Amino acid sequence: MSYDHGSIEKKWAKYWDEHETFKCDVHDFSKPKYYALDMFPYPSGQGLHVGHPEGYTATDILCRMKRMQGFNVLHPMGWDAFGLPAEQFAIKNNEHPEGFTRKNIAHFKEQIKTLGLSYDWSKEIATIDPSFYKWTQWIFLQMYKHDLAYVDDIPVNYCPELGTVLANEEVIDGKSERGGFPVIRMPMRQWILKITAYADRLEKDLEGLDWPKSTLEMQRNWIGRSTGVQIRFNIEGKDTHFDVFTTRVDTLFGCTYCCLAPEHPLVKELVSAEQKEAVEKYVSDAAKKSDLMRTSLEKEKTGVYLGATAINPINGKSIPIYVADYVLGSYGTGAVMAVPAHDTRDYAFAKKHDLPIIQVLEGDISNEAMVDDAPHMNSEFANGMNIAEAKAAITKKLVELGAGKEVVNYKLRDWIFSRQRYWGEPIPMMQDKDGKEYPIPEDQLPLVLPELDDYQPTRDGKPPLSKAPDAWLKPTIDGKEYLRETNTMPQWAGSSWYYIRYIDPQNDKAMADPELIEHWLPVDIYVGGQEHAVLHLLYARFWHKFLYDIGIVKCKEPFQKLYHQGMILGANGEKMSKSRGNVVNPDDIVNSNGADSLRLFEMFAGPLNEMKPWSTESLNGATRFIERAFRLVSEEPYTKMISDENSHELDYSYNFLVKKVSTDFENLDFNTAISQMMVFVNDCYKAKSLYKSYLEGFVKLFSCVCPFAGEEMWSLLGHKDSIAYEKWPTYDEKAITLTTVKLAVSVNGKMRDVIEVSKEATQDEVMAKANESAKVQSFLAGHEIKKIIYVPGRILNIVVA
RNA sequence: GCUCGAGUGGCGGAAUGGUAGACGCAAGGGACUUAAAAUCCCUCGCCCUCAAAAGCGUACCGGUUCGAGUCCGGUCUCGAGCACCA
Repeated sequence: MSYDHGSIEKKWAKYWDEHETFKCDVHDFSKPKYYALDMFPYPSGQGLHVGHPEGYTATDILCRMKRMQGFNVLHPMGWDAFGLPAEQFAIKNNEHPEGFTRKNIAHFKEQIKTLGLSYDWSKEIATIDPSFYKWTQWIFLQMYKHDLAYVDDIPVNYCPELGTVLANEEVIDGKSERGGFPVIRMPMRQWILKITAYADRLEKDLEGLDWPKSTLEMQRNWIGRSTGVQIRFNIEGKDTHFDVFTTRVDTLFGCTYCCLAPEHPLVKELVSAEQKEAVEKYVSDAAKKSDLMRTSLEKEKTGVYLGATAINPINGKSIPIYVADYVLGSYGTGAVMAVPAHDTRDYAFAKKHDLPIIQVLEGDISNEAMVDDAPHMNSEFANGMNIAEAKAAITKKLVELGAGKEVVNYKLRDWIFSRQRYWGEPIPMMQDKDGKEYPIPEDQLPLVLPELDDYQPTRDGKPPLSKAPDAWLKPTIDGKEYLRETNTMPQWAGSSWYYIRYIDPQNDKAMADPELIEHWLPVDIYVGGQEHAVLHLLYARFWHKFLYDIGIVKCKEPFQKLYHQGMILGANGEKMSKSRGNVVNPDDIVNSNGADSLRLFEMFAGPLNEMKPWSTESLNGATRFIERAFRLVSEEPYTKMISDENSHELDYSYNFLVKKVSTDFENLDFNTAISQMMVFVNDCYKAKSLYKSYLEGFVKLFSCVCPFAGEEMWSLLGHKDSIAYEKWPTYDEKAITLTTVKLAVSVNGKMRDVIEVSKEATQDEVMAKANESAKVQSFLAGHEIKKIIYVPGRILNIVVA
């Protein structure tokens, strides 16, 4: 009987569906819980690509193992379904985006269902369901009530092409992350979430997470914590001052001027009559500059003298004040002390504007700023000190003078949370006639998106919802008329808490039952692409911490263990794309080779977290292995060799297999686990008899990677029920502990021969045996033995003169 | 520029500081077959060989060690992220 993947896969997919094999009873606390989460997909019109099954298969393998190990496994799937493509489709076709989105979801689901993934579909959610986004809105209201949501008129990144505002995080090199359209700065009323209030905890709690190092690093860099000193500079001849922030307070004696950001409130106040015109022009030009222009002029350090001077508090020296757009209004205090000798930016600015440079650390500053550690000079009491000592001494002095204090600054900015779009969760707020903000009453949630005649934003950037019918737009509550908020939430909103909803998706009284939340969180393993290493994960952690503060969740972090699957590249090693013509469609592979082959190939191709090129030859190799394993239980002579008696010839191979696969799966080292399965199957082919219990154990391990073939093999071995909840195989440590070992013998570190000795052999015994080896002898002859290194079971190294 | 990660056969990749190249792909050979495919078995880093032995080999240079793909210092290349953050 040959292996027919088509009929076998259909048969078992149907079986699992009908038997609800993977339905998780979340109320069953009798078993330990295991919550495995995939980053839910955006259901695009293109359908699934071969990258999706990679991460999904990884978590699926873990889930299948955990079920057999007696865990109660929650393994859900859902849809991150708000998003721009559906909105653009709606605008183009003047059709509601929901229909388009639902169609895509149906297609995705159908595709995913062919892959043998053990999802509990009764937990399925979609962020666009009002029953889901009711709670997205509810969380927003709680944030508003805790002063974490506010409106402000701020210069934002407005993208005329998309007709919307983008978060800083969505702007890359002055262009929109999605579409790559130009972005300009312009003031607009926006809802903002105060994520900066959580900056310290978002940073600190990274410690202790089982996450990839690089992702932790990216989060840290994004939060950008830095400790330094805030120094007060008094203005000469005026009863006012400004503060600067510096991480290099040790260089304070080398400060030869100060710079304010163009946005700094003191600029207008301090500017002299002579400089007024030049400064005003500079400031208004800077305001118009988009981020793109600011960065494209990177090397050019422009600025204008303000016509005012400040006093350096450490030595009383008078220094000029400039306004310059290399100083950011949004970081620190929006003002810096400039030390040209030891800061590259200040150096460039000082050279250009002919400002004095005072060296305060020893070293060469003739061509560029000297930023390394060195003894200080020209720094009075700090002379001779290194950076750390000088920092401490100067900070102490500033504190005594009342002119400085240690502070912590973060790069992280507040989260611009509103979008001028239709296809997002309506922000559950409204204004009265005086423009005062009111949250909508919680009992009116969800605030459902109204149908519109057209989904285009207005020309001046007003959201599509401003065209909603009055019945929606102008509600009357308790006799008072309001105007609804017409901004919607960004796509990040739903994904910031969806993992909580999976636990209890039908609940209409709460996000989820509190008892269930406490039991099931945190998520045990979260797998998804590294493209979400910063934004999604940071936002979700922020919301989680807020929910922790208001008592909804009981753990401080949502995702204990995180893993990123690497990209599947085209066969030519380049990223898959239509234009390169190297796209592989998973449907085609499921048809030609079967889902098991696709799963096996993707797991075997290399380490999960690394990029791997597609290879049709390797895919065929995967299929060949499945058939080879299948043959053992389906074809003569192998089936005739299966016995209830153990001939012991596979004892080592089998027990080692179980041990290796168990630990490798746990570590997500699927490629090496699979190679060990191949070794076992090769050993089976060489064996004279096949112990049935070993074959069964193998099939259990194998079924995690190739569930369809695994189920079929299990039934061929005479079992009626699904393999999914069979007991995970155990191994006998004694069977893999050998009494004799093949010991490598080297002379002067070079391997010369291998001898077989008892594991506990003494050095003398081993040396005697080694001396019998002609090969070893030929390297020892005529040399004096100087030293012998013997590591039992590992190596014998003879050092000769 | 800064921060992380990675460089191993023809290819994808294995290797707690201890026999480099497991496993797979590709290639070659054999068995089976009228034949082919499929299957099963064998070979497969380079160099030199009929063969064996020796020699050379984990991007490059150096170091530590009895012993380095693995640890340390430096260089180069590639990938990812950040980017005037004071």
